[in-house]
Amino acid sequence: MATRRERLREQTSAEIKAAALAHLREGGGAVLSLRAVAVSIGMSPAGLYRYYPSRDALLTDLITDGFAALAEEVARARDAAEGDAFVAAALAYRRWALAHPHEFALLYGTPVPDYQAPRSGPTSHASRQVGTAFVPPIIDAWRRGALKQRAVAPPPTALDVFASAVDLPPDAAAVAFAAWTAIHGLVVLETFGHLAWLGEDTAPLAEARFRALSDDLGIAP
Amino acid sequence: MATRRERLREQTSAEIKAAALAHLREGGGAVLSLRAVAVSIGMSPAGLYRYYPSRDALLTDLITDGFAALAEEVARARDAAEGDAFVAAALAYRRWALAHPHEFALLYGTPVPDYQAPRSGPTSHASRQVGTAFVPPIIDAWRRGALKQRAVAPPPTALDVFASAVDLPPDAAAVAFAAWTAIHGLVVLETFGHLAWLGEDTAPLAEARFRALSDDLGIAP
DNA sequence: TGTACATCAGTGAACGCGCGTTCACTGATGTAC
DNA sequence: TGTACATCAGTGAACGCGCGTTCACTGATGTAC
Repeated sequence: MATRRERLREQTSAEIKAAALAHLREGGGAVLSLRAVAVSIGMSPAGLYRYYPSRDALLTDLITDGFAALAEEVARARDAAEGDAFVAAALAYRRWALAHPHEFALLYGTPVPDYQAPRSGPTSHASRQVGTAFVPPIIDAWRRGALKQRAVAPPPTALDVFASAVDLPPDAAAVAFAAWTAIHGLVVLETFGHLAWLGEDTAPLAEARFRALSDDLGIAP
Repeated sequence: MATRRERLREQTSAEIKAAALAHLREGGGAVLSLRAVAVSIGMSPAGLYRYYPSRDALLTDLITDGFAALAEEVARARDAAEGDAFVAAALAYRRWALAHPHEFALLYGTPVPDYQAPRSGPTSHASRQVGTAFVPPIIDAWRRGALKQRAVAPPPTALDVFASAVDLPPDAAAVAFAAWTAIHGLVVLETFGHLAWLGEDTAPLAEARFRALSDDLGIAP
């Protein structure tokens, strides 16, 4: 059973993370400031070092959590979908990004300078969960034999890596890769404001695009 | 005819921009430091203010130039292409991004905090040139009647904006939008290191993807 | 149950750093007569 | 051609700021006997 000290520690730890997230959301500074986080929870900057050995460690934690939250959101929407689960997943991805632009930027924006994510650490694992969340509807389509056959030469070696990572037959992996990068392209442009000139409401445009994508790739049920 | 003073000014101006670019490329800091740029050309930090009223102004200049350089590179590859001009353009886009990751990040990465690009200024104009560079091959395909007909509902209002901006009939605009966002998605993921786990050489994967995209959309000649 | 000691969360002050920007100035370049 | 004045590139010092991290410390919590 947890001692009083352990309970308090956990509580403070959670409070720090929450405050860090809040700071990120307001986007006050380019990147996260340890001092600002400390002050916002009424702690001295030095105190944080009892919880994180460095700023990078806190960032790593936030990134891992961010990927996990995004992946979960996508998976939830996918499973709750009535119609095309793939489109539902894509829309959830977009929705999360637009709702949490600063977190999204932390995950997929300009790599944080001097911060080098551990190549095989928890962040990279969490990151793959996001891509994987789109896979089940593609597997379904593949089982139905609905996936569009590619005219283009079969996947090169890199795709084999992808195929085995997401546990898909290579031709379905090509579709998954195409789908994932296409969705991300639209969403990242929109989230970072590069589609602002298209007008206020780009939601219908995004939805039409996702549906077309699902259709083109032969995923749609 | 330019006075000596004017010539010198132009020269210094160019030197500043070159130094700023060099700093960006090395990616020493998160964002550009005026002081570092000044020092690197042997000028005092205050001196820069004879050339740019603020750091943001310098950034705006760099961003504009970056978009222009990228658009030019894409257009050049497209026009020089022997086979599929669209694929050549996409490959050029990718090549430029990987060759200039920090500039690419400035253009398409996390929006610079506190820096708000003038909505209708030169940056936004330059930015559209990039998207537009992909359009000609799509127009060709449309003229040939080769573009794949979409099963999905015709484009919503936002797409009309896009169509008139790139001067395309709406159904061709849908294709152009799809193509541009799909290319960007792959390239931005790759440039920012999110595809590193797929292995060293992702070039064949990218090329296969671009070819498949050209095929799927009915752009390929 | 009480006491002595160990652990550890959190403090407060300080470190050295780089940042964008300002200001009064010097001295070279250009211009009007 | 020479002189008096205006323009303006660039300097050097200073401003106030926020940053991540360190260090010796205080005092509460936990543990062993």
